[in-house]
Amino acid sequence: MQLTSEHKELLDQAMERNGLRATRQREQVFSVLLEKRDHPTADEVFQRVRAEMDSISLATVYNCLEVLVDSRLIRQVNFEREPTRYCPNLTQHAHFYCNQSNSIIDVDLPLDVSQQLKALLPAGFEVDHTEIAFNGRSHQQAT
Amino acid sequence: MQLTSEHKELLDQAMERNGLRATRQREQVFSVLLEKRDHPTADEVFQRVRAEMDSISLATVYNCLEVLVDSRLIRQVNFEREPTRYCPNLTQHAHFYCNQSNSIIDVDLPLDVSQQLKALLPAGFEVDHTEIAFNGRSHQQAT
DNA sequence: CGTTTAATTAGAATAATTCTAATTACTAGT
DNA sequence: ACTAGTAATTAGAATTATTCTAATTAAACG
Repeated sequence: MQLTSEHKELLDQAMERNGLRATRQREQVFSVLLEKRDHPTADEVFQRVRAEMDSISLATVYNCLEVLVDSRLIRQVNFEREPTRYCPNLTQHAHFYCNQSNSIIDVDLPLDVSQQLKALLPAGFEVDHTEIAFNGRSHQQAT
Repeated sequence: MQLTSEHKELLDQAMERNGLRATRQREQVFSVLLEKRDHPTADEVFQRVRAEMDSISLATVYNCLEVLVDSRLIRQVNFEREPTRYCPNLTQHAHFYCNQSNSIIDVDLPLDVSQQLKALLPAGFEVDHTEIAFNGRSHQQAT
């Protein structure tokens, strides 16, 4: 799969901004995440990228994912001690982890709710990031 | 340090309830967590318990912590890929992870806020547990 | 007391991730 | 195009938190 020109542009700009290069590997990794929006682990990303680029190494996948996270093109999702998962949804959202299907579902998070949460903090606390994770069962389809 | 009779009672009952034994090791691990409420890792718990019971093994500490978590006497706190930390605060609360001091601070979570969060979920989602983690800097004292 | 079952122990094994050192690919400047 | 310089990739080793295994010890109960 190819990146759409829109996403290619996004990647190029982000790399440029950070003095990095938009390599084939980084394009592929980004592309794979955009294509199937299901919160894959690094290893799953590795499998998928390898289908199109069989010379890529796992270390490179880790490197690409790190670069994409640092340049804010994707997000990292940690759940308990499970392998880190990656997600291209950059909108404010929480995660629901379904014990039944072992999948992660994005849950939209209204701005006022996230502001209300930050308001719980005493003065002098500066928040970089808020992570909300639900854990349970759902009778919905995972996305 | 010794468990207060109140906490000893709590442990005994929880063990009884689950068909487990309130061993010296489990008492010590529980006691160490209640004593200094600073979210230690398994290894830190191990160091502290060893000061009073030098025969204890790390595997036992892991086992005790697991038992205490499963019987809901303590909570497990995961932050990113860092080692799991443990906390005896059973009230509804969120965690603030301070990048500066590398410490975790409990943040009280009013019931209405946590209910509001659950209300974000579509029908058919049953929540077992909600985890809220802030990440940033604070100019406060860690607890 | 002796038997049964659970818990502890030391150390090996595992699994995700990071590191290392060597190679390859870009990018500019000529 | 050519080359120097830098960045990225690669394979595999190393790391680290945690779990597993098999043997030993301790507790509970008749």
